[in-house]
Amino acid sequence: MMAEASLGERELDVMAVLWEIGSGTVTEVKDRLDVTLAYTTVLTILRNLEAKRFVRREEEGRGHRYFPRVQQKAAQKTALSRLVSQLFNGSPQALIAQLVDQHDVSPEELQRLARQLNAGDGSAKPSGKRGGKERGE
Amino acid sequence: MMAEASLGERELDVMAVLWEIGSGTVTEVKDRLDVTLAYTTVLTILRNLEAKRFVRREEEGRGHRYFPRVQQKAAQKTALSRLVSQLFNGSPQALIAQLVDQHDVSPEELQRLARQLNAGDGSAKPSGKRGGKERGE
DNA sequence: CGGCAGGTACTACGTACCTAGTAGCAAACG
DNA sequence: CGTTTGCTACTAGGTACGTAGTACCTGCCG
Repeated sequence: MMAEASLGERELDVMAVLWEIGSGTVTEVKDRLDVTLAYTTVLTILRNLEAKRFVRREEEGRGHRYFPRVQQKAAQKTALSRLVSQLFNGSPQALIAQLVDQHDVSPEELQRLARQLNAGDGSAKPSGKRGGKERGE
Repeated sequence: MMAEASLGERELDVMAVLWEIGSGTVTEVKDRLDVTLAYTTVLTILRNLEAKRFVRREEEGRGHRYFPRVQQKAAQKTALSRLVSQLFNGSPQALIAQLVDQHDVSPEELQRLARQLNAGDGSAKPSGKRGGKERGE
């Protein structure tokens, strides 16, 4: 049952925080969230995510530290595939065109990006500050 | 309240059909869906979409014909924005890089697409002449 | 030692989405 | 005409998600 449980809005928000900071306690996550949520709400979301195996936790002090168990990349892939097939008629090119069209990316930037990916590939992300990838078991 | 009601999975499936064929009756939609659903289920989904103003309907014979009321483009935009901000740290470039990375688009194809978009603009807005690119949004 | 601070587990409620059945109406058919 | 057929309106139960409260536990501070 439920092969690929997908994440809800808030669940994704929480995952985003964990991906960003690597791991965190309930309070840490809560503080980094853009939206304001009750401590217990964040806790509940984390527990749900744990139940769905998207995060795991380890005891730390008298509380717990939560770790992402699924890599952001995997989630990106799932979400992208879904988006492409459901909203872009299976055409990733259409998606890119739309990004340009709605001014999220300028044509020049796309050109540059294309050259860059063509050349060295190597996932270089502007604004990226991470260098290692964490393992997910 | 409900500001921007978003579409669920099946609702999106149904919208996709309508966008594809322009408009349709319940049966037409049902038949085009990949998944098998009861007639009444499709009807219910359409009624819900109507309630949320994503579609409208007109009488036709003794039944109704449903029309998308929201353009696919708008839905694409909403979904893309969400995806970018939630899963790609606000970087559309990262999204594109990921598409290439997971082989949805080859680097060459991206290059070609970039050139094409650079040259002809390529968007579906034939409301003016191109030539330069206008700045500002 | 007694209470506060921080943390968790359990419980709960509302909304949304998915799925579909049943009843009833109106047109078509024989 | 009466029956069949197509379609809709109403109803309904299940699951998931969002949000948060309350009860309870356990160190730590005077």
